[in-house]
Amino acid sequence: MTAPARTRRGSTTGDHESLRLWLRLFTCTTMIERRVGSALKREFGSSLPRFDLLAQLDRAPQGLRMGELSERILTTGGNVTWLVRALEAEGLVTRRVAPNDRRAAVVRLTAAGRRHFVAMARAHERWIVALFSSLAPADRRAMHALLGTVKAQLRPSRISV
Amino acid sequence: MTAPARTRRGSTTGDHESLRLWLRLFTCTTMIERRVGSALKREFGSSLPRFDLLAQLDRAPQGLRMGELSERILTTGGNVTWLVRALEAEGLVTRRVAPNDRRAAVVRLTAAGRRHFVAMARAHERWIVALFSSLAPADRRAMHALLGTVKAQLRPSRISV
DNA sequence: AACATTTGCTTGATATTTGAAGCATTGCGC
DNA sequence: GCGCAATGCTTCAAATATCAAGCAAATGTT
Repeated sequence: MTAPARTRRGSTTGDHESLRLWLRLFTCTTMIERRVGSALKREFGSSLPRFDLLAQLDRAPQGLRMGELSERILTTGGNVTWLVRALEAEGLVTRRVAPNDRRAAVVRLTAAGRRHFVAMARAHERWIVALFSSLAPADRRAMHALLGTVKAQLRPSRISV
Repeated sequence: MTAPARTRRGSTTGDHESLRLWLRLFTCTTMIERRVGSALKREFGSSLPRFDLLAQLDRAPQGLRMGELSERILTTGGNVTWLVRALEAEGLVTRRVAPNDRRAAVVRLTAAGRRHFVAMARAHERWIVALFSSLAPADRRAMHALLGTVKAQLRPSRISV
C-alpha cells in the first residue's frame, strides 16, 4: 500500500509490516477466541480459560501447583486462585496441600472433571480443525514454525518491552 | 511428534496440527498482548483496549459510531459504552449525537486525544518491531498472508462454530 | 397516520482479569 | 536455632468483559 518507511537511521525495512502483522495476528486470535469461547459456553456452560486450565491438568495426572498453572495458562496468580475455586465448586478439580510444602496447593482433575474435559476437547478439536481448514497442511506447518521463531523471541530475558 | 491421527472418514491429515498451531498462535498473541498491555500501563497509564479504540478513531477523522467501534475492536456494545465513557472523562474523545440519526452517537478524538495516541503509537510501534525482529521481512509477509487465509475463513457466514 | 419491527445505544447484573498488598511457610546464612 | 529474604498463595480493589433487558428513534408496513 504505502511506500516503506525510511527511519532516521536509514533502515528502509517496512516497519509497518510488523505492525500490520501484529494487527492481523491479534484480530485472528481474538476472533477465534470469541468463536470458541462462546461455543464452549453455549454447548458446555464453560469458557476458554476454564478449558485451558483443565487441559493443563489433563496432561499432568500427578496434578499441578497453582504457580505452575498460572505460568502455563499465562495468567496471574490471583486469577488462578479464582478459577480453581470456581472449578472446585463445580466438582471438576480438587486441591490439597502439597506433601512437602505446606504453602503450596496441588490441583488435580476429578473423574467428573476428566469426563467433562474429554467431551469438551472433542468438540474443541472439531472446531479448531474447521477454523483452520482453509490452510493446506504444509501451510499450517509453516505458520507453526514461523510462530516458533516469534515465541523464542518472547522469552522473558530476550527483550525489554 | 506423534503419528498423524486417522479419523473415522479415513482422512489422514494430522488434525492435531491444527490444534498445535492454534495453541501456539494463542500463546504468542497472549504473551505479546500482556507485554504490550503492561508497557502501555507503565509508560502511559493506558491499556491495550484503550489504545485500540483510539487507534480506530485516529484512522477515522470524521469519527465513528459506537457500533462501528464495537465491530472494529471486536468487543460488545456495552463494553464500548464503558470504554468511551472512560476516555471521555479523560478528555481524549468526544461524543455527539449523529446529525442524521438521533439514536446514534459519533465519537471523535480530541486534540489531546490525538497527541496522546501519537505518543503511544510511537512507543507501540517500537515494541512491536522489536518483538517481531526475529522474523525476516519475507517471513513476516508470509505469515501475514497465511493469516489472511485464516481470517477469510472467519467471516461470519463461512463456518458454523 | 397507526402499527409493528428493526436498529443503535445504554443499563445493570455478573463474570473475569489484573496488580498490589498481605500472610504464612521455607530456606539461607550465620 | 535465629533472623531474614524469597517463595507460594490469597485477598482486595479496580479495570474490563459479557449478556440480557430496556428505551428511544428510525423504518417499514398497511
